[in-house]
Amino acid sequence: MARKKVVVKYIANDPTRKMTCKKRAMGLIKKAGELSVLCGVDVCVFILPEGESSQVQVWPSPAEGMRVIDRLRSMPELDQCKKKLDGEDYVRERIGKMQDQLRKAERDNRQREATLLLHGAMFGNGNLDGLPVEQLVTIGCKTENLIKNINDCIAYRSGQQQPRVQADPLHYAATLTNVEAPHQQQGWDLNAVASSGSGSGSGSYGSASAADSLMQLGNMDAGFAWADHGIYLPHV
Amino acid sequence: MARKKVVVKYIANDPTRKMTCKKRAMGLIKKAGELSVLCGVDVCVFILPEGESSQVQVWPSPAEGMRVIDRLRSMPELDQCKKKLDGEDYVRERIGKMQDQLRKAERDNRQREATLLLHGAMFGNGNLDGLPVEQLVTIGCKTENLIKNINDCIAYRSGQQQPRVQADPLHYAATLTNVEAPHQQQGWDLNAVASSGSGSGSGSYGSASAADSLMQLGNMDAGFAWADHGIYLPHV
DNA sequence: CATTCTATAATTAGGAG
DNA sequence: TCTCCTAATTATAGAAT
Repeated sequence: MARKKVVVKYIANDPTRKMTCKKRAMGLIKKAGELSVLCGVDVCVFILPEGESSQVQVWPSPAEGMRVIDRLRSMPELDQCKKKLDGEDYVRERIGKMQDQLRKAERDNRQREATLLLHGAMFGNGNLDGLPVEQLVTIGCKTENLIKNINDCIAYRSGQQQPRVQADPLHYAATLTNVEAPHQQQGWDLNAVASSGSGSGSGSYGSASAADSLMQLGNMDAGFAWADHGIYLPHV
Repeated sequence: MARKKVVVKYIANDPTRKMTCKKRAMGLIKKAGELSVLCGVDVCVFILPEGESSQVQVWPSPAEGMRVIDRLRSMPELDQCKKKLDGEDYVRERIGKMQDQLRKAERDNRQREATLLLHGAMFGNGNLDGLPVEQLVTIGCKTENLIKNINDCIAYRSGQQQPRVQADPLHYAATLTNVEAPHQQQGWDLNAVASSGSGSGSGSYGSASAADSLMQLGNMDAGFAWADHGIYLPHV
């Protein structure tokens, strides 16, 4: 866990493995001690190395280890609860969490991809040839939403000189600046939308590079506080 | 281990302790799994909470745990090696290391303290009243060394116009500057010695503040490369 | 090999929801 | 109480010694 991301896989190289084993065994035992003291629980760790002969480690001591085993054996619920108390439980939980994270990551990726595509279609060379149908659909969906929101915004701004809602002056100011900004050179300044949305204020968004704007689009959260009367760009 | 340095002591607060126990038990089990995979060793962890009834955790599984125990019991060297293989071993090792560190820290502190005292005596109000005898002795010792080295330096520079040794022109230049420097206002410019010694070149040491010079004295290593014909200020 | 050092990864305490 | 988040601490891989 240092200098390089850990990959949990048997270490083929012999001296490296031995070194790692020593370091990590010590770390594990230290952690076990901390857990037992901090939480007042009985903890016991057995480490039996590969060869039959090498250094076996038992913490806090073989005797204490046996005591723990006996206590465990004498517990009536052992057999009933085997499955629940098992490491299986932990493994299952961990798998579930990782699946959740995977789903979340996939969703995020889809969002970013779609935003990227949309941005490319609007600012880049706009080459949509050869894209899979789903992505075209996604772009179309995003674009429709965007147009709808732009229309809403225009309609609102044509009909009123003063804001309907005063609740959040800052956001309103951002909206004003956004629409009236003279810096816009080409198409819609998505960048301004993104930076207002993320609450980073009214920085020099007018002169931001395409790369900046992409980055900010990527970090954008769904649902701005000012979606009501601002430009709203939904994620999917 | 976050937001606050850990103090390994039973956590009295109930919800906190439970939370910590859960988190750390999970961490411990994860580490155990990593160790067993990375190094191909049998690892087994038992966690028996305080109350007789609460959730017992055995990793990788109670069955596997029993297998490990049996393997351990069947090992002939168990009884012979009990003491060696024990956690005691680990504890002893750890105590030894901490004692080493303590000794090292104490030595460092003594050095810093002595240097500080010397500096205070030379630049500060020079009030040595009420100091313990050992510290006076230390100062005296340091001062004698300093005087000796200064005398050597003067003797050498009186006898020669050109350096005897050309091996290290940079260091020699530092020495020259050091002795001839017109910036010195009061006493000996220890600061110049320290910065030359640490190899940081011939910066504006003449106008350095007392605080700077103290810092540099504190960081100074024993034994300069140019101790031969320069000013040498040993640590103790 | 065994230690020590150090940059970086991993763990986790405390707070928020 | 549980989960998620973040800042800060701790563990450790790799290199140097």
